[in-house]
Amino acid sequence: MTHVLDDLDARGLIAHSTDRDALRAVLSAGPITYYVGFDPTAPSLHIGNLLQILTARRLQLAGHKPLMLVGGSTGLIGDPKEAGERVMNTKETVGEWVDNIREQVSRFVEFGGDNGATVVNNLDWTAGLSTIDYLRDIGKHFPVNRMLARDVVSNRLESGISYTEFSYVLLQSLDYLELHRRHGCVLQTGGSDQWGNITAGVELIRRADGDKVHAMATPLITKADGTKFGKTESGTVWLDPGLTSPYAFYQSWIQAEDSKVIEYLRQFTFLDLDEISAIEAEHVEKPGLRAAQRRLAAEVTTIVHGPEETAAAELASRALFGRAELAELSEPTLAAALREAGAVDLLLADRPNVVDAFVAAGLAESKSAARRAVADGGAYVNNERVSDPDLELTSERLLHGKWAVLRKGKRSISGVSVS
RNA sequence: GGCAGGUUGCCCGAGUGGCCAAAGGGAUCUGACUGUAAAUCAGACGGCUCAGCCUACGCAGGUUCGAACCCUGCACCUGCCA
Repeated sequence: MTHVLDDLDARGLIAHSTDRDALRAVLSAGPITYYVGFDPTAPSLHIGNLLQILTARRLQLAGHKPLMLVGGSTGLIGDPKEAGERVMNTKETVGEWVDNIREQVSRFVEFGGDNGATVVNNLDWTAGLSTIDYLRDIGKHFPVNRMLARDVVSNRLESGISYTEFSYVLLQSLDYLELHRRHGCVLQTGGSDQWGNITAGVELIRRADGDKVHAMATPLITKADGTKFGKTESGTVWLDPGLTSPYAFYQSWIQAEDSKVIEYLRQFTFLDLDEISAIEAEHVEKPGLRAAQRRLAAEVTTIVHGPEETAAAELASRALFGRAELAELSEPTLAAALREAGAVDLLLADRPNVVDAFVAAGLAESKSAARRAVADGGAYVNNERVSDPDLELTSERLLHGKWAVLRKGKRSISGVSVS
């Protein structure tokens, strides 16, 4: 059987690690306990976090025991980022987000058995920590000159950094130390942007307890143009279906670039590498078929939203993007597809025109933007290009007397029902 | 605490009394070509009841027929001095 480390490596999931041979040895010696953490900085996790969750799941499938940490305390502080000081969220807000994230994270790992997952919250060991203990037991192990040398911090020295954010690394390091002591945790994983925080924890454990523990980081996932993956024109791709609908989620994957889709298959799906190689061969042969993108979208949507939602998203996508005439779709099929794509209801009595409909359906941010889309020749109603922004959506122009498929450009589709 | 400079649209950045909704670049959107891909070329890119009007150049007030541009006060940032 393939060593889990080799599998992760072959999937392009290891950007950094502590001593590779030592890590391989502990993973081989028997089940270990490892952890990955998520700070509640938003109401939901997004697909960047998903990569961390899936990586954790891969390790669990290899027999190891995951601790899924939710940062109830670290989320109140916020780690330093390049852009500048974070805006602090209220404790109530962070508390709500903690609950959401705990629930989300729990869906992707298993809880029963010898290596069942445990969800932990770092608020449990920091809430009662006194300042004096913190300074004596933790702070003493952190040379300020080393902290200042870290990239994130040194980049911020010019623009300014608060003591709060500067200290963040101590809290994350303390997490590792606590989990090491309480649960025998010997590995922390995370994104490469966390590498500094992660290794600081390794260092703390070595200094405080004299133990050698390990760390591993996944690479930053990028798009073909080198920018960060996980954003679409409409913003972050969230895991919460209320924030990013399963249809929108599916669409975000199906739009993956040719040059990246195989990488994503390796990183975001559980398909085995041989099968991915077969998909790759086909993809290289006939990229126009987009078979790799379809497979990727189906696999990841199933992991996150389940098979039913995936089937619905696929059906809607086929109906709306397919070659078939929209008028030939049966009303139930059309209605289901548009509901999936996010249709809104309008009143016939309001005599809505194209511009109104585009704004209502969220395809344009303002009426000006909608008019612009029409002027640019990028607005379509029922697959017909619209040239008059004032065109009314009268019932004879609607499919089945009720529906209009609105499209802006070639991939933004939504709809309205007028009654 | 003193002196000097700065704060412009999503971001960077030009503009020092009317020709400014504001150069240029980036991001974004659209079109052409295609395959819901990339690259390339072209157009668009504050809002609205859209040949016009309204809002906007850190905040508040003032001068002026007219201010992003001049004056006063305030806030924040940067550099030099103490």
